[in-house]
Amino acid sequence: MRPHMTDYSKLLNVEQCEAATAGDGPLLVLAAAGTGKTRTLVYRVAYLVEKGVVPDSLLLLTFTNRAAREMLERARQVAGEAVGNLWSGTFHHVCNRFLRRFGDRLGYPNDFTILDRDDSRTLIDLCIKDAVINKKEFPKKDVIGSLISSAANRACDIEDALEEVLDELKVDPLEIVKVANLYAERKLTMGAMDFDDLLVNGLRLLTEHEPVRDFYQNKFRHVLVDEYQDTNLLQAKMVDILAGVNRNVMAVGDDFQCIYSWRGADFRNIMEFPKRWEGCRIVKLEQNYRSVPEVLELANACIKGNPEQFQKTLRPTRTARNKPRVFYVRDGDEQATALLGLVRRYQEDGYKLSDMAVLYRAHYHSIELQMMLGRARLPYVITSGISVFEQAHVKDVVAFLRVCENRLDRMAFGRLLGMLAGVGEKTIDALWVKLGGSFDTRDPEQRERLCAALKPAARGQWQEIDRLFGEYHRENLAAAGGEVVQRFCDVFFHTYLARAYENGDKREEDIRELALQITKSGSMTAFLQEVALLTNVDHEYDKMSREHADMLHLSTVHQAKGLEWPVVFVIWASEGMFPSSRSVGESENDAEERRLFYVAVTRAKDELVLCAPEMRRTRDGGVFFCKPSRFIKELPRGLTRESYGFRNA
DNA sequence: GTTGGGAGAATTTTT
DNA sequence: TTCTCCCAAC
Repeated sequence: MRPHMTDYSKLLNVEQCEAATAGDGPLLVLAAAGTGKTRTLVYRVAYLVEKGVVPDSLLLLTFTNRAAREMLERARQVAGEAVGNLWSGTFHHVCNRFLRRFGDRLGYPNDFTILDRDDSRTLIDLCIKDAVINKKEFPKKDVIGSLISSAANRACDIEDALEEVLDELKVDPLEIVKVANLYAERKLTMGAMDFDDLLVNGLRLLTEHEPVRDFYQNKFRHVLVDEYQDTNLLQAKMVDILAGVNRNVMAVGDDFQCIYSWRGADFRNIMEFPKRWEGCRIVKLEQNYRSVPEVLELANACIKGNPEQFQKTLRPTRTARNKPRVFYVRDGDEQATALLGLVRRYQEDGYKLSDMAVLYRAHYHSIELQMMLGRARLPYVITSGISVFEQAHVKDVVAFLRVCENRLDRMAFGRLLGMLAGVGEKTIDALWVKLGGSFDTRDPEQRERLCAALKPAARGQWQEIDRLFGEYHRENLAAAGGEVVQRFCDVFFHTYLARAYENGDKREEDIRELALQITKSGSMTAFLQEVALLTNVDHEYDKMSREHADMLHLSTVHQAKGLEWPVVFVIWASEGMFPSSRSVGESENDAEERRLFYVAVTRAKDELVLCAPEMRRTRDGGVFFCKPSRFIKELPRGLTRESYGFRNA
């Protein structure tokens, strides 16, 4: 008996309510941009919990940490603390959880390490050095890395992934296969997985091990997937299996917003979802609450260029206002000037800086703007390409912690020893072999041996670190949060930072942040097990600064997905920039760029400004001319207000 | 074997 | 402008 059931029909519109309160069975929610997708999902969770579904038997899959966190926070507000137990996170996170528990079935230790992009690149480089004879002619580690990755995400062999690019590369495919195999082998002996392995092995666990599959299939009464259009083959399969018994699967997405196909995402997954799930209900959310009609008209028009997608039309709920603006400007500098002028004007209209965002295709498109904003002393935040945890100095400290905890972690071992004077690749290799392929900081004998094997110059520094290993285990510093990080700085890292980097003290501040994060994680193992997956923790800082300070937001379109601002500027809407020149030519890519543009424009609530510079300078003083973006040219006349040069504005 | 200098190249998107 | 790679000197 429940005293008051929430009246969802008062909180949601008809379609949203239908989705949120649907009965059991497969359900596909096609939610166009700004139609309250998150809201619907959150209330779906609340509804299920209210109906008595145990939160622990709910699985909510997302693509970014930010989405997972936001969803959980909002669900908590609506349905109370009880939802805290619900399984929510990115596919990678959830696989991580599966594998921590059952990874031994696949021959992995439960404390396997996760290699982030940088780790895996380094390891691939080592493999190339060891397996390839003429390295000069061989593709670079990044190329090999993305080849291996795309094979994994498309669930095919390296050979198949190779076929498309082989004539360009002009290498013996067997050589590449050799490197790939060596890479896989090394990872296994190290007990390590890269990002793709998390997905691949997570899925293997479910397909190859019946008891594990049964366990999770029965555990999860409901599986909910956000941004379903961005699933790749592995992820779609995983969802199919996990929901295979209870058949309570809810996929929410918008094929117009599939922007990760370079990572293996295939919007056909969402198109074919109803075919794969017999009796699937489909709910379309088309009422847009975010944007003014003029923006929606532009959005609807621009996506028309893409065939073979679900037909959806954004229907406005807001009243008419201003048409989006297009500025044709000379170059990046004039664009920056124009933008600054417009920002000031919008401020006079009553918008705060934090109400505005500048979006662009690629990070480097924002350089001129950043310089200009700096000169004008206009405060801005930028969601940068690399996260706190990917920065070299942070990885250095984490390497120390990883060595403390995991005797098999060869990558961390190498990184830590590499900080010592006079120790490089070969020395590290030799030491690792000498130690027998593992280094246990609990073992005094092994520690002694390592000390003795070091050159005198390095030994002095190492002894300080070595002493800390002793303290670490004796005083159980693993349970003391960030304390050990502080000590590491004191005895070694402070000096190292000053020597190795120009801005040592700034970096040391980051380290203090890191210490806080460890404390917050609860335990050292918990922290280390997910550190590679923690990417958007700057989000917290981000949120804080957005609430307390008034700053203009700069972001790539990809990172802006799911967000909204009253005023949005899209810069470099010129051919070769947006769409990116790298993707011009193939229609698949063209379609993806168009979807990306659609995502960009649908972030705007009130005002949308598109900027198209007509020339681009290269560093060496050269000039490229570029036409306005096809995405602007394709628009029917009359949807925008056009200005040539900023002065005419 | 390591390190640092210098030349050269090259610039997407992310878990 | 910055990162990366190669080579020559310690």
